[in-house]
Amino acid sequence: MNTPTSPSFRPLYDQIKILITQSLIAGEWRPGDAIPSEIDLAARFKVSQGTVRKAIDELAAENILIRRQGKGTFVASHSQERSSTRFLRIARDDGITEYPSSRLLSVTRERAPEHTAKLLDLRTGASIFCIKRLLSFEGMPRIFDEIHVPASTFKGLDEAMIRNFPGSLYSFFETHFGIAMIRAEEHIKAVPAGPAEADLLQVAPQSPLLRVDRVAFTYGDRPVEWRRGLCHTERFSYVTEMS
Amino acid sequence: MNTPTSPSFRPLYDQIKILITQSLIAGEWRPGDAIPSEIDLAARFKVSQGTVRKAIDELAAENILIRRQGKGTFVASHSQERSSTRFLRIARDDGITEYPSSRLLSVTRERAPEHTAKLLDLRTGASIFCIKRLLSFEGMPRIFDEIHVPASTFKGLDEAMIRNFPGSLYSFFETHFGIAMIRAEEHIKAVPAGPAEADLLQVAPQSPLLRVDRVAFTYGDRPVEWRRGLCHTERFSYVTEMS
DNA sequence: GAGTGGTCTAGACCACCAA
DNA sequence: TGGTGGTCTAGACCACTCA
Repeated sequence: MNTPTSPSFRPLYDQIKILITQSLIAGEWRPGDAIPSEIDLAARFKVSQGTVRKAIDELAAENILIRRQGKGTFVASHSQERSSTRFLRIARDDGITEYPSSRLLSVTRERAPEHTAKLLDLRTGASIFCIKRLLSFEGMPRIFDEIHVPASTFKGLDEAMIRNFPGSLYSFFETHFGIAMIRAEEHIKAVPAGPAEADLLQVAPQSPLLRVDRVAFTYGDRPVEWRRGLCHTERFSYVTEMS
Repeated sequence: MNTPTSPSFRPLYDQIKILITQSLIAGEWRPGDAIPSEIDLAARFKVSQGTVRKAIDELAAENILIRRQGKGTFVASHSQERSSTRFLRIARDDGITEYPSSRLLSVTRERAPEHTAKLLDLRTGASIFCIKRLLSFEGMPRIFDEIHVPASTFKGLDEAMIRNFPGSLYSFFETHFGIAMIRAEEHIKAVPAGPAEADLLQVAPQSPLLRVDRVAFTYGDRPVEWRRGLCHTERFSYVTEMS
């Protein structure tokens, strides 16, 4: 009954990848944790070390795991210094690296409109949180973000929790909810500033802004965040690489 | 005399990668060609097949080589259907895939100003070609490109050659000059349309446009193209992914 | 059926880290 | 010194392509 298009063959290392991912979904190992050694995993899954190795290699290439020679293999985390800026692609034109400061504007509970629900794989009208904030570089307001997440996934989220948290938002999501963002898709346009944005970003109305729409995914490619960022790109650029 | 920071260790597969890259630079295998089989390369470099395999795996991950089971390993080419759109990140919002048509505006020979020279690793005042063109989707003009390449690398380039070439510009560079683009860095801003762009892209002056600056690299990370694209993003977006 | 890349294994040894 | 990941090898076998 094999259709010609059915895969009908699944390498062992691929099945190991799935098993490891399932452990990540289940929370057996949390962001920042070390996972068992290759030898231990090989024994657990009854395969050779080389096969575990290949599975981990691919997960490391996807930035889901991080290998450290001599120490072990770790679950990638946005709390680590090295990857706290992994999803922030706005950088100063002069090349100086600077981490922005965040001013939280509001946290509200809303019903997902059709568009948002579709992107987050929810029913229209499902409960979501909407977080609005303003990111500034050296006192220059540059990014106005509207961030939407399912209330069911982020039960109990409130403004004070975010305000009291020292790190980035994704680090906050990991620490308080065990949700790690591992991948995101962005769609970018140039748009004129509306009155509200113009005021927040201190530009004239109708000024060109970069509009960055993002859907972010956690383990198992589950969408858990939809955000729209409006960015004033004077002296700043969105930086990306392709190959 | 090893300093503590010097690498002082270079894996074999890494050296094999370099050797393969040198053959690509030398033009021993051109884009679209098959390279020798893993077994042949192992014999040539006097290492095991597994080591060659790891080297090729990494080059394939960088989109420099393409593996095809049962057929062989090939030098990646922009002439192939599958990768002709690899560096074009502007897509229709409705999801329909459409390849733009190109209208060549001009090809001129110029002297590189300091900024351009620096990006292309040339001396200020070095001879370069400047190609201007307009890309349209379904008759809608959307991207105005100004493309700069070193005249020394693209000897003899002229307008008629481009005009008569059926494929993409990068495919043209490969076919006529043996230069394959393998990587690019882009810096994106939102800017107001100037009078000339507004006219070409059929928008009102001062309308927001996406400005996409790109430096593209060939084998050995040598920069060989600097371009600026101005894009009218009505019904279109710049699409990217991160992990 | 011959040739290619793809998978899986087993084992030896190396580089790095921490105690 | 022991444990971790990293490299390299050799060999068996599988999946895919094409003549």
